[in-house]
Amino acid sequence: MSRIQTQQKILDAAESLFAETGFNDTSLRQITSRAEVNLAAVNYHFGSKKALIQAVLQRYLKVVMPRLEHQFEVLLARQKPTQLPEVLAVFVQPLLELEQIKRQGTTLFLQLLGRGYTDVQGHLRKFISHHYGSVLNKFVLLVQQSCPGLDAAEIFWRLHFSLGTVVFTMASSEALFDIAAADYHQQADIESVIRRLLPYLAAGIAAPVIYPEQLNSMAQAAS
Amino acid sequence: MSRIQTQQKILDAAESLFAETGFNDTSLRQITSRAEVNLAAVNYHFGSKKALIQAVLQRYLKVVMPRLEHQFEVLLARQKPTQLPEVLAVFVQPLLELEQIKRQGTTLFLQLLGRGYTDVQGHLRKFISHHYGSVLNKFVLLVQQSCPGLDAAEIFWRLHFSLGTVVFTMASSEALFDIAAADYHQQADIESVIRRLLPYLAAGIAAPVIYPEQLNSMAQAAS
DNA sequence: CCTCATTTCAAACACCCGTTTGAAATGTAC
DNA sequence: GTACATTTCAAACGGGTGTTTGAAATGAGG
Repeated sequence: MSRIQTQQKILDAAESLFAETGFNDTSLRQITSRAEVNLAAVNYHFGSKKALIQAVLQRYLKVVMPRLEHQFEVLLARQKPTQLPEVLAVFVQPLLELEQIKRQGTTLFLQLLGRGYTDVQGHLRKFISHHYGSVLNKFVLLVQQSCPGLDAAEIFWRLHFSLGTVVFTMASSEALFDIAAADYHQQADIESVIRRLLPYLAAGIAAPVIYPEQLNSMAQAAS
Repeated sequence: MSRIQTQQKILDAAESLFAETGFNDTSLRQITSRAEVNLAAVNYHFGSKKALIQAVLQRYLKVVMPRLEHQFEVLLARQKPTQLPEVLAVFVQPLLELEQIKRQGTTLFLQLLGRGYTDVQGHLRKFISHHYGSVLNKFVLLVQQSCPGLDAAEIFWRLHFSLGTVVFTMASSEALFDIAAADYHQQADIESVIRRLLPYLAAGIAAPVIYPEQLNSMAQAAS
């Protein structure tokens, strides 16, 4: 069998299992079994399990990240700062196009992203900020321009809150889809969730700051 | 050594390791080693690793949940619906009081909550909704009353978005604290993060709904 | 067809896991 | 102080993990 066929089969089996079970809880024997490939093939073709994980993520990142970077550059080249909802909407198209590259591509990628951030703490964060730091910087700059009332630290926290929202929602998206279907008789897909996410995130990021005194008065009023 | 001393030492060691490394990636040997206790002690006193995990979580849940339920009942007994920020502020006091019960109690509990929701998919969700379903129902009811413009399904999704924000932020709080200290010269603690979280969550949950047409026009405008 | 590099394969490696066991130690009541 | 129950302990159990090995099979070029 040709080299690329085996590698492809391993990557396909690995990404689906990683998305379902997480990185640490998926064994190489499960992967090679689903890929119908010998156990040793992973270490022969990729070197190690860690390298396989990176390869699985890179297959999507190398497609999504350049498109995001280009869109961010377009917005940054404008004369006036872009509105926050428009900045966030940049993510929609590139993410949904992953669906064309591969069936369930968007869901798989976002689930993998979620797993990567929650499974092995910090690894994925460092990997992305190291390889795609310029993309992140442009995004943060756009958000800062759209929210002149917020200082850099506040934006840092709110963007991480938003990352948590996305990552957690996608990591547990299957369970959420099931609950939504059972309790609210609505069949949810990845696009409808993205559609629901955007206004939530935009409102959260741009929320007015509440100062400590107000928090205390709120807590007292509730007791 | 008395029974409760050994059990306490195991619970203390387990919860800190669980919070740091997650449930699946923490071994009983690590726990008993940190607790300075024999390996077999966990199975002798708790029965199994799964039962130990539940015991660790229950130590906090049995304190927090009744307090939350009482506060929710007070708000529900009012004549007029409560404002959303006030509903969310209910969580602050009970969570911060965990700090008095045990040093770092609030952080530990929220980290454990995050781990429980992301590590073993669905287990903790079922456990909480089974044992504390009435508390959750009262909270959801209060949110619905405070946001009459949102239907039940929209609120379901937005509350899960918010759960994701909290859980992810707390699971990776150590890393975020470090970054915030290094990049923004601000020492962050759990209370300051909660203070930043509330306005973000309140704005996100109460955000105006955006309909598909607007989303499309937004995406096009950005391209 | 022979040669040589690439790829596959079964088997084994060393290690870590949660759990169990049965004896030794400790605590407790009479 | 003896008798009994509780708790601790070292050791082992069966099973799963990622990785390595060396031989067998398959590929491509002269």
